[in-house]
Amino acid sequence: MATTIKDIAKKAGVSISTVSLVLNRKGYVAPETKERISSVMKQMNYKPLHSARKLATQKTGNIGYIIWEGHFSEVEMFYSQIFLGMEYAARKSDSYILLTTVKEDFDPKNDLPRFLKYNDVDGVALAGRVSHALIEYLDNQQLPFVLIDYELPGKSFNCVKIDNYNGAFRAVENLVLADKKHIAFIGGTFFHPSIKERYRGYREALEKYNLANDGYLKKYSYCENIETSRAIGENGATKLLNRHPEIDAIFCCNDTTAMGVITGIQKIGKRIPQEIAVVGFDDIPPAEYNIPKLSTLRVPKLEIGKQAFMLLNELINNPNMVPQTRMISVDLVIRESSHSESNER
Amino acid sequence: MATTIKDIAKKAGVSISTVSLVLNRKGYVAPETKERISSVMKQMNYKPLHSARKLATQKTGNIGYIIWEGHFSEVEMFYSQIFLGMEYAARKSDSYILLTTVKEDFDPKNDLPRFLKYNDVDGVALAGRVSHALIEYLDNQQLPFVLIDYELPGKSFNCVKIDNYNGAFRAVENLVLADKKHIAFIGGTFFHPSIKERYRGYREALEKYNLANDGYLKKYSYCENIETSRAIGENGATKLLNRHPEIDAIFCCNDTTAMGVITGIQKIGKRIPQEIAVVGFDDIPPAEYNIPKLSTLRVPKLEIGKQAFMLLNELINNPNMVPQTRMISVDLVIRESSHSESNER
DNA sequence: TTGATTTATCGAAACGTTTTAATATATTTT
DNA sequence: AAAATATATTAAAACGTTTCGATAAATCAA
Repeated sequence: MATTIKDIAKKAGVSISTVSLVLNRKGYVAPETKERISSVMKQMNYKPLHSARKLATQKTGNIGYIIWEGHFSEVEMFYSQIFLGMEYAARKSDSYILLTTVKEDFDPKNDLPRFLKYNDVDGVALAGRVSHALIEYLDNQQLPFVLIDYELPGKSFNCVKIDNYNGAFRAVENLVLADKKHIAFIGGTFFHPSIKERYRGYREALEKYNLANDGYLKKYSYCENIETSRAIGENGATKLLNRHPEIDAIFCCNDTTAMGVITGIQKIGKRIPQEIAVVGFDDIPPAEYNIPKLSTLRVPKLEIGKQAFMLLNELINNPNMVPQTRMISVDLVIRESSHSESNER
Repeated sequence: MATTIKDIAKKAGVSISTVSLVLNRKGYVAPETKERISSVMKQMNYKPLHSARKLATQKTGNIGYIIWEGHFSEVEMFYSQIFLGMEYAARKSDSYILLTTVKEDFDPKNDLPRFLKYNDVDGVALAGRVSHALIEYLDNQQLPFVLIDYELPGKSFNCVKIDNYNGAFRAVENLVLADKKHIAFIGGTFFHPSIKERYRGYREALEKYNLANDGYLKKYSYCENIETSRAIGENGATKLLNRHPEIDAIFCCNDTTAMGVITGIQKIGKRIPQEIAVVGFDDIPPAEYNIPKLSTLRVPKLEIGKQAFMLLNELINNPNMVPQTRMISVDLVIRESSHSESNER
């Protein structure tokens, strides 16, 4: 059997309570006894038993990470990286992240993740687009939660957001400054607020340079109202370029779409970036290995995970906290798919 | 406060012990009382508190999933998919998978995952190539563990293996039957036993058709003694094809390498698959989106995760079990990168 | 009928912590 | 010097389960 708090108490010649006090850095305990107890603990390699501690404190020490099934099992390493960022942060506070996926048509009655059913988490992080029914459920249960890269219009929840607007704005401005005249947008469902914001950045950058006149936006935007994918990119590029051969740049709602766009352009036979520049968003790992290498906006995924963890922890310790939004900024990284010669930023 | 076993006992007019018995399907309890207790539990929406249960049973209900940092944070969705398979399986038995990464130069003294340090898991799964120091540590601690897609020569541990040999054999045989005469192998470090086995499958398939005479293997094999990557593939293809332009097929140790190989071939300007066929191994998601689509061996990752979970569970319940190896077979899936016209299998 | 076995239920101890309230001593304030 | 406060330690209760052994009733075997 492993050594318990009793063993420590006996060996150090004090009561259990005193040991517990030094363990939790609480109350008064004389420096010398504290020292003695600490050394005994180290010597006997004592580790408090979590389940006992949890039973006594009524906390679980776990936090849940919920992600839509499609996000985790598909090509994207995006949300997995955010998870990893949370895991790194969790190490420091000795808590665990329990990851689970939910289906798109989530029903709280039947599909409740087991850590919610059994109250095995102190709080949850919801990554990306996730069922509103689930958010509502958590809100009703008064369980602390944060949204990552998602939000609900009209509602103010705790969330960690990507600075989609400014990122998009900067990317498109950069294309304009590189003398591109007909800049298209290809994307997926606006149901995801991030994509909406990226589109807004696109539009307002064009407006700043008085490019977005009359039918410009309508002509050069292609969005399918479904989850983003390579297919959308390829379709979009094909249709848009056939209809409007003057297009000389495409800003995509994310890297996955952008890689599809590149495929589409290659099939048509135009050169990237000389004839058409392509810029994505997210900087998922494949972006760097794509041919040509994809210019994109680097989203610091590990940092997002860390911020989400910290915010959630604050919330757990202070449930009545006024809802916060943490905005994470992004970097434009220019690779081969835009700006052949100059490497300006 | 949530309802406890006490509340149930009181409402059902029985003792705590009896409730516990029906909860755990143990001992004798009259059908009618069992029925009554069950209905009260349902009615009051009773969920046993895990921490209390764990304290009493001295089990954690958790299992750890350890993976080398590079495997998780890189492009590959391979080991994350296996993780997902374990998570699916874990749902049924209400246990949790705690994922953590370890560094390559793992030192048990300093880098011990916290769930090992605090005994928060009943067992662990080690995915892919992982520090031998860690395996040794677990073995010494007598903590149940399984190796996934890895093994130690000479030692017999519980493991879930991919049928690398037969997969490779079949793939290469298929190339031979498609009339390819000069079939190369490109791979990474043989330190990973899977790669070694894949090479063996390659070699023996050639031997079966009497192709692997004199210097054939030496001439047409390219392996760098480092972790596999696109770079290895590209380098290998470039060097091999410059030296031996007669090469008409390349079998790669995995998809990542294969995608690099394709890049290399494209830069040289040969056509795939007409002039050179390429086959990978693993069927990671990008394989399907690659251009051309990559022929490969489909490894059922979710199934591997499930098998690992089940094996580990058996081991936990019966620690003295004789070490088992579960072999998971693979399917050859032909896409565009080999066999242009016929779709034979 | 008696004794043995099976069926059914329960009381109480155990699991390893935290925390509250009590006690005792030392120090400061009046 | 008494009262108030700060410092130091502890006993005991509490957290919600499981499980062991006891007890009692019902069934079976002789």
